[in-house]
Amino acid sequence: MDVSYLLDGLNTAQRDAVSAPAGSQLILAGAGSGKTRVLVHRMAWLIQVEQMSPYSIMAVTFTNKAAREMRSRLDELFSATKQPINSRAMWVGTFHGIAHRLLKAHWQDANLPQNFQILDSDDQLRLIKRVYQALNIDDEKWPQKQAQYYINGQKDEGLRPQHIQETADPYVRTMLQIYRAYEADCQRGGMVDFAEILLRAHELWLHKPHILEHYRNRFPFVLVDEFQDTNSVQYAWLRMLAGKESFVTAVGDDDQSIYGWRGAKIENIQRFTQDFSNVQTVRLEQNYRSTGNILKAANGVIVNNNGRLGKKLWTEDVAGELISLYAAYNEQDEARFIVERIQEWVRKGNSNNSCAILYRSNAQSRVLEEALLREGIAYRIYGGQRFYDRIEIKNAIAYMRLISNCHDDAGFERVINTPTRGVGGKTVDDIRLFAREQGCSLWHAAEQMLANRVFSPRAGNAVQSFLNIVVQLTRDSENQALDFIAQQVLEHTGLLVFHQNEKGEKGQARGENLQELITACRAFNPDTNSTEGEIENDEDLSPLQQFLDTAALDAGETQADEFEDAVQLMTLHSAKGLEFPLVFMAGTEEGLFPHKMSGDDPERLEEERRLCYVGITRAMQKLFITYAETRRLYGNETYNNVSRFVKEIPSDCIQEVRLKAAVTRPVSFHRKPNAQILRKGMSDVGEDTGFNLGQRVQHTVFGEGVIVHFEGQGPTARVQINFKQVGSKWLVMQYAKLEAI
DNA sequence: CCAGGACACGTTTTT
DNA sequence: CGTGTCCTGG
Repeated sequence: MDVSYLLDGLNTAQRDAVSAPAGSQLILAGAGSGKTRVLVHRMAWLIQVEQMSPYSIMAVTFTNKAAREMRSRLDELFSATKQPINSRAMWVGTFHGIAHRLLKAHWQDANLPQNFQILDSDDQLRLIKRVYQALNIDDEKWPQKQAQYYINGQKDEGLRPQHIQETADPYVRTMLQIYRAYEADCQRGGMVDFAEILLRAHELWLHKPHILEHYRNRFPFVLVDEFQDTNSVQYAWLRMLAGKESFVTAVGDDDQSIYGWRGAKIENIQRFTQDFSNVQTVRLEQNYRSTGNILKAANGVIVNNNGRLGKKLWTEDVAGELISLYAAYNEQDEARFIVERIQEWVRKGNSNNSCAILYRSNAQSRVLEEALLREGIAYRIYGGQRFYDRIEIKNAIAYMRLISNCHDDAGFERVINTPTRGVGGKTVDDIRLFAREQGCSLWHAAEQMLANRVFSPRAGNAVQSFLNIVVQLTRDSENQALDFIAQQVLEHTGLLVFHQNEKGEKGQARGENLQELITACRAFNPDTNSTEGEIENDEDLSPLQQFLDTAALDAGETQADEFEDAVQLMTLHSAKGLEFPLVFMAGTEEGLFPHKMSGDDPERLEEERRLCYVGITRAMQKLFITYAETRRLYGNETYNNVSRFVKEIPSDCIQEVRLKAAVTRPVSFHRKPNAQILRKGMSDVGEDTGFNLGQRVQHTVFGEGVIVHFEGQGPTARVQINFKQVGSKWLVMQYAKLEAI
């Protein structure tokens, strides 16, 4: 059989990885080294050459996006080469998606109700709030967010309350008490949070060896993407699945491990070769993305980390342009500089969406947005609220959850008074109390209380009308198409009108989103995944239930405007895996990046450095690094040094755009307490300067130029001028001796 | 129910 | 400083 198509166009290391004899592999894939391609070709190789059935291959990712990408690349490969294979035959999914599937198939063995519900972090926090009420715990003293963090952290480590050592420490005692009660509530209500899905899937195998055995036999090959991001439970789960017989292909990059703070264990990738037998290690170091200078900079930074598995990116590409470093006067100036560079870039015929502005923290985006807005440049911010996280969507989904299962307490609580129908907090409290006493669902409690005429007439009517709506919807939804159900929900609950009537642009946007939900329902295909060789299958799950599960496990991409030609703004974290011809890394200042919260801990500092490495390696052609010498943060001015990471970049691949010596600016400047304009940062006219924006001026030394910006007032007022000869400069009005032309 | 004021908070985020 | 949340008074 001719399988050359699987190796054609691959470099030596990639071929080694793809064509390795059956066994476990550690593929250390540097940024831009063709990782996904190798993964996909390896899977095809296993099928074509090793004669593995597609049914015996599992591929695990972290995000739904990555899973979809893998699926589509597989199908692309198969269809281009006319292989009669469909990616649907394989188990390709996220850790959570696959674990959820296991729990669905083995709900009894996992000690769950068949229709168990998934709690997102929002639902989880609400539940924790209820636990606080029940246990009468002071949320001033023990913030609920902290309890949430604690519970998830323990679960990520595979720890149940009974595994945790009881101590005298009041913090641990309190958290443990909350954890116990929370867990009991979840179990009673048939609810699982995200961490629980993984933990319980692990325990399922731990406690039911025959089930584990089945999956071990079924999946002799498991491939894992972004291995450096696995947490303890995920690692344990993989080890258990692999056993002694199966092979695991772990693909990852220790240098891009940036999620330690949420439980990812970089050690996992380092331990892999010891814990799995006969591991072949392949390094993918040839980079197909960036110019030589960009890679040189990236290598120069990351080499300062200890304990790396070791990898050095190289390219056949040209050295390319030098990296530009700009020392901005403040964050306004930084934003302005970036916007001007983008305008130049676009003027040369490039598109907006080939540019990305990366920053360490979301707070930085505002100033950048303002600058882009001012110049009328379209932009898109990544990682905002996602589709299924929106309040209006969650409300609609809550009704759908109640249709699917009226004992869904999280859904019940969310919409019993949405749209408002006169069920007040007191009434809900009463229902909650009754349910707790009876150990029943809120729905059941409400029914009982109505039958016993516990409510005041008014509250009773309101509750009854809520129950009626859900009952009616449930009846109307039987055997109906998903989009029809959604439509019914929006109409009969009054949700659509309710949200549309919200004031401002909000109403319109929310209405549109709800319409979008109907579209999503129409487009939804119930999982027709092959069930060959499975102990049980999920054919008996209603499309509604399947949709709800999908919605819970896939927050939905920020769909709108995806194809608009807009400059991309995002944090360094969300930039991982992406690439852009032109990249700006903004705010590279000590205290901000590396962030002061990570400053003193060497481990966290290394993670910040990896983040910097990720940032640099996003750039394909040109990278600008900027920092602000003065930055207004939380209302007060901070003076920062350039980030240590910038200093780690080899000096021969970076150039300063504007030499500090060429800049005139006050050594110290005193803020006038009442200078509103000054605090705002800038104005359109030069107030009392006698000059206007856009005015042409003459300077005794620099010659002719145009005023592009003002800042401040009175004697300390500064002005930015684009000089014909010497370019852009900041000058202090007082000393500049400008003449209008 | 809602507006408006007091108040807390301020790294990164997927599932 | 700007934002989001909580609470109170109308």
